[in-house]
Amino acid sequence: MEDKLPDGVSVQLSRKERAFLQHRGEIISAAEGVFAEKGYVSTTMEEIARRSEFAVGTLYKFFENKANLHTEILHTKLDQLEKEASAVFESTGSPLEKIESYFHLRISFFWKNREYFQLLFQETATTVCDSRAGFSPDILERYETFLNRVENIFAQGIKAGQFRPIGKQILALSLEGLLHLYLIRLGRQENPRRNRKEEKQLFEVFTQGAVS
Amino acid sequence: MEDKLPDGVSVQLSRKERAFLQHRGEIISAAEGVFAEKGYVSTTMEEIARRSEFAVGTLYKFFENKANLHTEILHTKLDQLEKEASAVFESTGSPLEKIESYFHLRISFFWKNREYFQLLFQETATTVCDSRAGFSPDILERYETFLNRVENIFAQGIKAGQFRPIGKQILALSLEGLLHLYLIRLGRQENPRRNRKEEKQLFEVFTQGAVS
DNA sequence: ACTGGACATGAATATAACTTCATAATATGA
DNA sequence: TCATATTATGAAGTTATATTCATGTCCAGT
Repeated sequence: MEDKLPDGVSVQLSRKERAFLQHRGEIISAAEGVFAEKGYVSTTMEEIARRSEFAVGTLYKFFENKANLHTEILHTKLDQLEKEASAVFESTGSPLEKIESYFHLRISFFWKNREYFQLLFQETATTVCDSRAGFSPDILERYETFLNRVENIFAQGIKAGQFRPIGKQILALSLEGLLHLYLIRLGRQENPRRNRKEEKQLFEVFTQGAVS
Repeated sequence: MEDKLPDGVSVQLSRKERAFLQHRGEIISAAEGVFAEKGYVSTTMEEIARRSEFAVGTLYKFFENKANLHTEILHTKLDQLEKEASAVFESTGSPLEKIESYFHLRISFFWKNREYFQLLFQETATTVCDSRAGFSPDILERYETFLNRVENIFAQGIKAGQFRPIGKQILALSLEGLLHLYLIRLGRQENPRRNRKEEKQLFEVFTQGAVS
């Protein structure tokens, strides 16, 4: 039933395997929603079970435990973001152009994941809320690695004379700070609407500064 | 024993009253330390009791419950910050000068409260981690009010032609974003050292922009 | 010294929710 | 059709900790 390529990578999954992944995906979807609404601590496995229409015990057939399930979701989101960002970073174009594209990409990513974005922010913006659970040092690490790639674009830009010749960390941090707080604000609003003019102004402050 | 002014404000406290405030203060100090180290959820009343050298039950003579105690600490910190910031906002000086002073004030405030700063950030940077506890919509509100005062400085600066004539919210948000992430980074470092050059560069990016 | 009241104590209680596991339901293929 | 294997179930076990309260301690005023 299983079709494998010579190197062992399966291309054709059995019906059972597909069903397994399907179920797993449904649990993840349900969990995303609950986590986003209630935050990690207030989310109960029972609610995830209810919303995914599985029994509590079944969740543990797919995931070790609650923390694991949560981390899994974060990794999935980071996968998506990294994939999209890579396309930008590896495109042709000046460093400044890349940074601008990246800026808009991050905002687009927010709009695509509006309901769940707090999952990411809770992890990356502050240290974890529940250190007992001890989750996601690995997530933080991935996030750091991701930001290093942004720093490298800035480094290229500095070398090319496009960016102010100060530490690439400072530049990357500034951009990230701007983005971060902007998105957090959007996420808090009741009915946020995408506002391109606002985005453009924000990027202008970053590139040209606040002083006229 | 109690000396009161005509308007009812006591100026001379009884020994008992002083002892009460002393004890309360000791509990708050201990709690600050534990919350800062472990985060809200992982902090237990027992540990606060141990560190403050009171019994668990005694804590409840001073504070309704855990969430209350936590919020109390946040309010105290915000009081301090507001007081310091008011001095800057109400000083003579151009809006740009005020903003620069405010920028450094925020960083100084971080260094004075290094151990506890996450308490503030966990609340203001993301939505609360534990929505079941339902704590601190009031803290968020105070924070918003505080930021409005910064916005007003920017508004004055725009009118005076010192700042780029775009929304004051955008300007305030940019500055706050920069500060936020910078301080979060510092807080994560093992042995952070104050670096004035870095601070200056960061403010330069804000005022002059990243592009050369 | 005596006594009443205020304050402190910490073992016991109550609750909440993660995780397990014996059982049931379902699918498989001989 | 039936035996077997796989998967799903959810009630019960376990743990953790916020909160309470009956009891003890200390001090002020008589």
